[in-house]
Amino acid sequence: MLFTTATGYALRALAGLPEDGSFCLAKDLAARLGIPGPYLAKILQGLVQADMLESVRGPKGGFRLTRPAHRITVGEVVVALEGADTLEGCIMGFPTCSGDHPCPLHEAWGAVKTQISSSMTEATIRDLQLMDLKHLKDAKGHAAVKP
Amino acid sequence: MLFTTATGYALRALAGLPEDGSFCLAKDLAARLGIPGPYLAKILQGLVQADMLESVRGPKGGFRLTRPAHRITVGEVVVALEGADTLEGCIMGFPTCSGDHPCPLHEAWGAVKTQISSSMTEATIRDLQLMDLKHLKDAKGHAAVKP
DNA sequence: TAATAAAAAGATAAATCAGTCCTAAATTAG
DNA sequence: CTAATTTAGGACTGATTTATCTTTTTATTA
Repeated sequence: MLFTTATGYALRALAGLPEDGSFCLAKDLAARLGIPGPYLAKILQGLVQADMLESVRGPKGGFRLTRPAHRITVGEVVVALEGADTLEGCIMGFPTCSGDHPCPLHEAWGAVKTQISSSMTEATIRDLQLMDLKHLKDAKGHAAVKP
Repeated sequence: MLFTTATGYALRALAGLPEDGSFCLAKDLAARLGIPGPYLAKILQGLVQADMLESVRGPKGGFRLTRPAHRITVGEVVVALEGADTLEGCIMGFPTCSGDHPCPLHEAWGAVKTQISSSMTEATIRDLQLMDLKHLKDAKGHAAVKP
């Protein structure tokens, strides 16, 4: 994986929340996604501060999206959890590497950064929901063939 | 940087060793590269076990390449220090992501992996030497203009 | 109002990475 | 043979990431 596990958990959590305005408990979400509960709770707190989730405490409380899923980009989540310059710098860490004095991977890595960055700003949480829905549907279809 | 600092240090160290068959002391190399000495020594030990360096103990000892620099690829060094599957898996860590059920970044990330992998197996330590030589030459040229 | 349920917040482990330090082993020079 | 030099190997420290636990705060419900 290119990102940290916390970022991966955050993306899966956002994609796993309902879009009907109902609240979802951290521990239910964690159980459904197979993610450590207390750790996910911490990550959800961060997403609340980053204004992607809102939370309500007490009975009937939980978390929900502050915006429709197609208005939250993958890039926004990555920046919130890892900072804006995740992909900056020489791929091999050479201090002398620059546009004027490129390392042998400089050009390839530059193209990668451009490609990944634009993919991240284009892809939204909605796209992640659709992927998981498709996966579930296909899995069900296969099972239905069996009996 | 995409790789660990240890991998970056290893690449810089290999590129900084002479190719004339002479031995170089770990601490001299560390001083020249601006890398913490004891840490570099550890990394060099690993490169000996990976058969990219050979070492001799005692006075007049040190480290040298086991092969010409153009016979050691960047990919080989990365694999030795980080394992073969550094770039494996979904970029976002989605367990459901696969060729059949791709995440929105699957295709872009796949292209990236192919591109970076082939660049890494093509680029050699010799290319890194040339880059640094060019950098030094250019810097000297600029300084020469001054007085 | 009292009991309960849930997130917020902070302290505490465990694991990995980056870096240091010390002792042992090997080689050379005198 | 002895002393000096240098790598080998292991134990150790500190920072960050991952994960857990406990306490506090907020909200609901009876």
